[in-house]
Amino acid sequence: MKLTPLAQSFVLHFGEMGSRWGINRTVGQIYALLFVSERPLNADEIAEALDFSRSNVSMGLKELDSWRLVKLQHLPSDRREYFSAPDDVWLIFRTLADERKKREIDPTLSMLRDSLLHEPTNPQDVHAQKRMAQMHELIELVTTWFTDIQRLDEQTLRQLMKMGAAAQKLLEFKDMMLFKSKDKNTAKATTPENLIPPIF
Amino acid sequence: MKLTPLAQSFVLHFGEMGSRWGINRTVGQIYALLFVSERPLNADEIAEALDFSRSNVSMGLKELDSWRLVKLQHLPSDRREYFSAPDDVWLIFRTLADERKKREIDPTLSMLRDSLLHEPTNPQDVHAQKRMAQMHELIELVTTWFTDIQRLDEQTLRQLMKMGAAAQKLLEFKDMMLFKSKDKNTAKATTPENLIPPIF
DNA sequence: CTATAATTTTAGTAATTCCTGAAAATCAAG
DNA sequence: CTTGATTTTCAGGAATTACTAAAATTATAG
Repeated sequence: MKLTPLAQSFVLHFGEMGSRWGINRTVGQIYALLFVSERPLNADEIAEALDFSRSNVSMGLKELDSWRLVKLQHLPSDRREYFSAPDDVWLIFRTLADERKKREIDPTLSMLRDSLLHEPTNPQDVHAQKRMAQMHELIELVTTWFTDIQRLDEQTLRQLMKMGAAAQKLLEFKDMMLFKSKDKNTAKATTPENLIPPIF
Repeated sequence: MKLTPLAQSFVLHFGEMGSRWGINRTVGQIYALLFVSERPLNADEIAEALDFSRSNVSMGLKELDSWRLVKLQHLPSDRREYFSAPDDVWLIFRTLADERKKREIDPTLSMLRDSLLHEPTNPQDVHAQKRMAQMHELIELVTTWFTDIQRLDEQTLRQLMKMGAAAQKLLEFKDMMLFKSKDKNTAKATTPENLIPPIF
């Protein structure tokens, strides 16, 4: 399988980009390839398209799997495993955010909590704990809020973001007038409250 | 200068963590040290505390500077440069977010825009462009929204997050009743609209 | 200016991470 | 079971990144 120049440049970009945060070039390229591919691909096809060794592809897929970023499936009368990226880009975004939180944020929060348990025994530690407490509060605040936001259904989220922060007031106000429940996931398009005409 | 066990564990954690995303161990440790330090430190003190070579510290500080994460200052009658992390953790968070956006998001957005300009010449590219458009829309949406949110003043932001996504409705509604302007930065605590009693 | 303190750059080495081919393990069809 | 197809693991070499000591540069006190 040969890549078109368009796919080529996309794949190469993700390879470079990948190495800018923790992920390596191979993994970035494999994911990019799966993301733009019309159909699921097996490991040999990936290896050929990207010119990596078969074993390298295997390790890359394993890594992507640990991030829950690839779907695995079988085609009828074919023993090989086929891989694809989820269709829903919002789902991909959520998965990525969850996984990064788990790997990058949670361990830090737990270290901070531990550190804050011990009584400081000298002035430096008193100050250090103050700083750690500030950091802990900030991270906790931002991540719980973000997790919360993420729970909203796609439609609401999309609207919310499209309008920008300032315009959130409008949307939220409207929702309130419609007596929607606190958690928007529970308010379906067919529930009666949506039949009340919006006041603006 | 000797680190207390508390500072030690904090610093080591950031070293490990640092390498989990793009930054290296040295840079992570230097930043952690400055973050918990009671006073600004010079390069020699950092080198001694972390047991790195002087030149390694110099490179690390240069890197941190390029992320705009350290403040540089001089002490009276001392030629050496002293470094510190900003006191305000929110400022640190914003700086980090801005810088990561610039380095990790913007180049991708620009690559995607370029890719979408060309007319597709085959069915694979038609599909690939559809996928890239989805990705582009999502990234654009999330980042502009996030940028927007970040512009809110700290107090509002803190409240907003503390209440969680669902409770945002309340706060936003209240603000609306107070006739606050779209951009909350422009509404100061002393402006008349804040004197109107909240309706709940 | 000059001398020297302070910092940065550089060139080479150490350490780590990446990648491959070969071998081992797994799996499913007959 | 056995066989052959497929996938995974592993050991070692290649490539990259991190780190150091020394040299070069910059800055400032006298």
